[in-house]
Amino acid sequence: MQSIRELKSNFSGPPPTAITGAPDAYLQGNIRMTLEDPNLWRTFHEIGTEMIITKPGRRMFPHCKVSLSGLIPCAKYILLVDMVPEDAFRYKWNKDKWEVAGKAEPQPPCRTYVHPDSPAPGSHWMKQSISFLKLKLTNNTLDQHGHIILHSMHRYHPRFHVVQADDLFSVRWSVFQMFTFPETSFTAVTAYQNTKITKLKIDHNPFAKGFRDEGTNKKRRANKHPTCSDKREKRTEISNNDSKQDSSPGDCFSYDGDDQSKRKEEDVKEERYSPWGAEREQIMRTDSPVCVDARDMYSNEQLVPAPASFQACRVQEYGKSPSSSPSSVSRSGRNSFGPRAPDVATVPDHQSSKSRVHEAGPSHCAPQHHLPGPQDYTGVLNMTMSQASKPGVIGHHIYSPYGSEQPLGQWGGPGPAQYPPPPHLTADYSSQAVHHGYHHGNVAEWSQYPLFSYSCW
DNA sequence: TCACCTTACACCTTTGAAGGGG
DNA sequence: ACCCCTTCAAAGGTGTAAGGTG
Repeated sequence: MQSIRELKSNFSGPPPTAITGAPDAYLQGNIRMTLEDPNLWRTFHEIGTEMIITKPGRRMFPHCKVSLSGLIPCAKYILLVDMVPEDAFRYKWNKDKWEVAGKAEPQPPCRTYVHPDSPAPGSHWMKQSISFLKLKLTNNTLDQHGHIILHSMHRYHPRFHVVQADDLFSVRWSVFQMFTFPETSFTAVTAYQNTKITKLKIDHNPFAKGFRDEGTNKKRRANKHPTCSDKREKRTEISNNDSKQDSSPGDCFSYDGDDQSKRKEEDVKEERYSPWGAEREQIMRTDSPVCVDARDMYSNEQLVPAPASFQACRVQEYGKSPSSSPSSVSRSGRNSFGPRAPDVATVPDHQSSKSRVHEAGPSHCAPQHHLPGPQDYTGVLNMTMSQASKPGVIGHHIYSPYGSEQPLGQWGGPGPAQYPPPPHLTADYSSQAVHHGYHHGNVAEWSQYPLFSYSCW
């Protein structure tokens, strides 16, 4: 078994500087997205964020919260989140670090969470921070609630999409831009592996207040099941050690408590504990202001089908060889959102580059869209009418009212054989390239490709 | 035996309805 | 009728512990 750290050292990806500009916010064209609670995210990221996934669905903590600027105030936008695998590996927690435990399992059905306010004018999105609090993660591949389906012991990171569209159905003809934040990556688990993460969650999550040391639960904890199984004892032992190390009466900090938060962060840093240590160092360097170019590194505009101007090379993004370090690879993967000027499409003129073939309703002040060619987003958002009318989660595998010409099976994930990857892309993520800018001649053809094709390899 | 998953549980926050007062 | 505030109960989000599964 090769540890992450070891694997990292073997990876010969782009220099760290390529991603050190990862900021809490970055610009993409005119649109700027900022991650809220970046310190909290970093605190978790330093240790190795874990997110519980359950059958009924579990919220994320920290939850995804961003703020936007640079939108056209009167134009309507839809905000979406999906989860992207960090790499093609499965992990296991061994004592105090994550280790690669084999190849990743086949991706579950693609799911995308649509912010409940969608669609809303740019002014709405910009007036306050946007919370994806109600986004839920599940490991139930048969989930009917529309939660985002993930595999346990796999690493993911959320990817945010800003789509200018009047309604969920016109999304497919719209320009969308996507944003990722390195510090939001996490490992999906069914039970916490790292006791430090557990402690952080308890300390920060108001719903877990009952488990805080100074809480009223002391009695309950003391009374309940004084003896544990050996396995539990093992964990408890570690937990106790943790408590000795970084717990003090007052060490528990409030969710918003900045000072205490910082104090905690420093404690964590000192321990140099994170299994993603190398990443952490890179991330932490982003505290300093970065230039716009650096900000652009993680963002990426998508225009589907892509205009000729956008021929992004995504080799770095997901073309991970199994011999590469998972976590460093993931870094390199992010680089794909990276500083390659030619790789980041120019933000099109909102006035001229968009058009809606089917207007579901007149827009009061949105610019008229002029389409150079058909932009079919059947492959972007596939949903049922009920889901569309009730923003929440889009199941890519669900039949699209606009995709009647396409079989449902398209979301099952065309194999590489069916849609051979472009020469410069690995087979694993062949379709990624598709939605990243490969031009297709007609709507029907396009609709066969998923937007969030990571899950369709 | 082990690693991982599922479930029930107690504790807690959040949410929204109901009621009262101005 | 409307608005604001307080109260309260229900709903639902937490991690824990124990048992289940392969």
